[in-house]
Amino acid sequence: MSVLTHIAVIDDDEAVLDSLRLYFARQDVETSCFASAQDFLAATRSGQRFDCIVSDVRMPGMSGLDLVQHLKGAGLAAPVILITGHGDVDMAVAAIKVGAFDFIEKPFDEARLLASIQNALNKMQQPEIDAVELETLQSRFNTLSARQRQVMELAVAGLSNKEIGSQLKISPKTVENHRAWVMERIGARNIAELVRIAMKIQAKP
Amino acid sequence: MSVLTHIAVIDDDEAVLDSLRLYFARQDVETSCFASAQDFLAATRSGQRFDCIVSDVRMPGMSGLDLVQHLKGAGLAAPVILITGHGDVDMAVAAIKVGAFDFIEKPFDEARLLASIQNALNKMQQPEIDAVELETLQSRFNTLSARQRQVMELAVAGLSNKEIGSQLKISPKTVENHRAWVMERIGARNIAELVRIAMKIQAKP
DNA sequence: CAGCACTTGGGTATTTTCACCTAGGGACTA
DNA sequence: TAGTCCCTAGGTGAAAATACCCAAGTGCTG
Repeated sequence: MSVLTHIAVIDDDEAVLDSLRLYFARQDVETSCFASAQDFLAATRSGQRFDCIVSDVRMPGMSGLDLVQHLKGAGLAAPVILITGHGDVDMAVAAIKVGAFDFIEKPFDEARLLASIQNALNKMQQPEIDAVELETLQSRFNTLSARQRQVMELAVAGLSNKEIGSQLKISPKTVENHRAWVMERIGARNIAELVRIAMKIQAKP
Repeated sequence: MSVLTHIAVIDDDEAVLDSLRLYFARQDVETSCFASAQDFLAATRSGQRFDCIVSDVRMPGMSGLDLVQHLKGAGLAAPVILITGHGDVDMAVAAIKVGAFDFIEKPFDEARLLASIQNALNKMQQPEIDAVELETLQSRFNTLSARQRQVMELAVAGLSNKEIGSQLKISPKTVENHRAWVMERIGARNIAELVRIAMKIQAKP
């Protein structure tokens, strides 16, 4: 891990915050501390991004569980590691189900937490590349006109130009032209690529 | 719930098994009991299917956690609800991560278990249709010969018959023949369908 | 109004795919 | 040994896609 890694730590207990801040500093990890989930969210709203989020579960206001749900809802993919003082199995189950990356009981070994973070960062590295690629594809798709999208949809469904033409009540020749435009704009070199791209795009939202 | 619902209960403790058997019988739920994960797997191998699996975590031989991993690996989608005697948070986290549907601590309310089962069945109803379809596709794919799979892979990647031929060092004509076999066996009517099927198959494992 | 993008349609030629068919050689099995 | 399955490859003819070209009408915008 390096100073390039930026972690958010959220806990209403000042002592825990200080302790983790010190520990992470020694590990060469950049850390931002927040006393509440709301404070943290305010920071993200002003554009700050974190590679990983470490949060207490039980806090006044928004709980760690609420935070995970909120982040997932907002589409923020940063992994969240929850820490709890009580050995609460039901809470752990609920946390993992809503998408928390890990759930660690207090008192915990700091190395255990670091290992979990490391693990989270490794797992998240791959999908991040996909996410960037998907945004590119999405933006390309958005440049298509309505007609071009219709043609693309039907082409991806496996219809021939003739079939598409009769469905849209235009000549197969026109379909051919639209199709060529679609392929060029999307950046697909053949139908197989177009289908894969279409599936990726429609899978996310 | 009705007698149409068929649940597997796995526990090495005969008393627990009897208790749950009785309880489920009163709830009009068909139940099959197994003293070990191995016994259960033997039953599935001979074709038995269950709507939901309730299993103890700590058992001699294969643990409940191992069972979940094994089932996921085998592509069996039936929800697994794990029960444990010890309030083990780490175990719960691991279980949910590998795909267990729920993780319940003993001693537990039997109604709580039933609610979880109900929940699992509801959640699984929709994907089950997809799962069945996917199993069909998977089995069809398995009937393909090695050569046919190679051709299918390359075709799905968007290569033309000529390109595939030069890659596999066979004539384009032979590729054409293989391709026709693949399409027929998989049940795809055009390349777009084939690509979607291929993506579905390789997405799961 | 002139320019631009989009839609529509056609032409022409080449390439590719699809749907049939035949056919030999190799490996495995009842 | 005969049957079956697979891989190989060729032929024919129809259908479709691809790659270029062209042009006319529409609608929006600087």
